[in-house]
Amino acid sequence: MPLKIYNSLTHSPEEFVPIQDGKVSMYTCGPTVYNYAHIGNFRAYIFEDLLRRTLKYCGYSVHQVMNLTDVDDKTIRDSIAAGLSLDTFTAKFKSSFFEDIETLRIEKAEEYPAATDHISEMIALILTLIDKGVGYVGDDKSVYFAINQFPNYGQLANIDLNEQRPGERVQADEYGKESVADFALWKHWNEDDGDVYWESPWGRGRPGWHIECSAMSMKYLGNHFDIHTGGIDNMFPHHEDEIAQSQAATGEKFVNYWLHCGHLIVDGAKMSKSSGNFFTLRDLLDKGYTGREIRWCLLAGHYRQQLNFTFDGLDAARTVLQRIDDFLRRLRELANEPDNGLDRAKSITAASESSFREGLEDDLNISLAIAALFDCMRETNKSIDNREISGDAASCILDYCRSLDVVFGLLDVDGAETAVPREIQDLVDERLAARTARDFARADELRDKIHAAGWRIEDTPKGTRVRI
RNA sequence: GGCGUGGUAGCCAAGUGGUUAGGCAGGGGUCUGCAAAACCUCGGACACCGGUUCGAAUCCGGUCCACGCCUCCA
Repeated sequence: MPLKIYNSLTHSPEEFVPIQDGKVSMYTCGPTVYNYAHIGNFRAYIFEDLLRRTLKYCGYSVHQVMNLTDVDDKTIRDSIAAGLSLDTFTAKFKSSFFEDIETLRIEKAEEYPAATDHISEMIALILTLIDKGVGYVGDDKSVYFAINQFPNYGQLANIDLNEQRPGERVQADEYGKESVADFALWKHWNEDDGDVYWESPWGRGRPGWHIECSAMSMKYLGNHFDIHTGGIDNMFPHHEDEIAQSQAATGEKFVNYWLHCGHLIVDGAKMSKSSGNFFTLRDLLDKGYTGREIRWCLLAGHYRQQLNFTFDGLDAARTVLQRIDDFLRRLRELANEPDNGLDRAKSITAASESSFREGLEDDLNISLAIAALFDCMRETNKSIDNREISGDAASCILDYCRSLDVVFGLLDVDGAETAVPREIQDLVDERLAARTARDFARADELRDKIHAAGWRIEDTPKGTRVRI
């Protein structure tokens, strides 16, 4: 079965066919580095991670580029407020972004170009657009893109500009436009920009927002590449403008497949600082949740649906991951025992794998993929309870889980055991002695103490097991 | 006003004409000294009103509700 993905450009599901056999070129809109990224941002990056991992699972090699927007209104505003140079200010948030994606087990892209390192590419692109008559210098010395010169404008967002209500958020520095719908390619310096500016053929200024993605994606991936992604809110105007700029400049098709993920909401409401439901990744880590638990929550819903993030969901994620960990631990223990039940193991993994693959190939239906994992776990546990699986059969299932984790990035198949501290082990030994002496009151008392210290205890036929 | 999503059990979440989605939580059981873990099992569902059909959560029409975008938000 081929991979099917929903293409926002054609508004329909399509079979994915790369430009170059076996290779995928993909551009993903990255963070604006003016603050710690919030979980809504990470929803998008996790969707992109799922896409990347699914493509790899399907056998493609992936070349992914993610931009870092390190110059815009907000980075300038906040760096000035902080009394720092733009570079110093954004450097901090660039590095925190990389820490955060590591926490969330997001695979790294091949390139992370920063806007400020590509000003000359942007200027060159703007010059081309002016040359071709679609870019013009406005009364305010900024450069704008004339959308009436680009007939296909609005295809992605399915927008007819004549039907649009002009927004109320018109920036003071956008008054130089010929038409209200035109957008800035280059913004002429004004005093709010402080010492942030670059020299250009149009005087001091800085790039518009959209031009960085056009310039950098084409530099690293070519004029025409496979996939471009982002949050649904980027569809208009950002991606629409990228298409207009890029195609007007090159005369070639820009991107074959556009994918957009839905928004994240918190407790059923839009996340906003004023509602008190705004969380960065770091806020959640401070509350004691792990990156893996947060990854589960952000990954578990279909990417095109709005995702409702709740603390109940985080708690459920903890339970689920515990269950998965227990399952994998059980298999690791059994792998050292005599071989038994390899055929059974193979039939379990084959059944699970086919629905796992089928789910992912159907526009990244992660719910089916997760259900396939649980089906495998339930069937395997059942067989283990019946003493039908051990040795090479257990290893076979572990290998299978390793293959699923290429996509999930959640299973600690070879998870290291946490060392049990001396004082806890002493209590466990003491309890064991009490049990042997059938002094269950004393044994239970000791178990309570061990629980209170944050450790769990399980009596199995092979002895007592202790863990966090 | 334009464009677009969605409403599935206590909660999360697939499914788009017929055949168990899955998970968390809850009830009952097996196992265990008791637990834990695991397994078995149970209940509980398709926003509302019509229509099409042998059959509708799924298709059609209408209603209600929620949400997103409409110029620098993932």
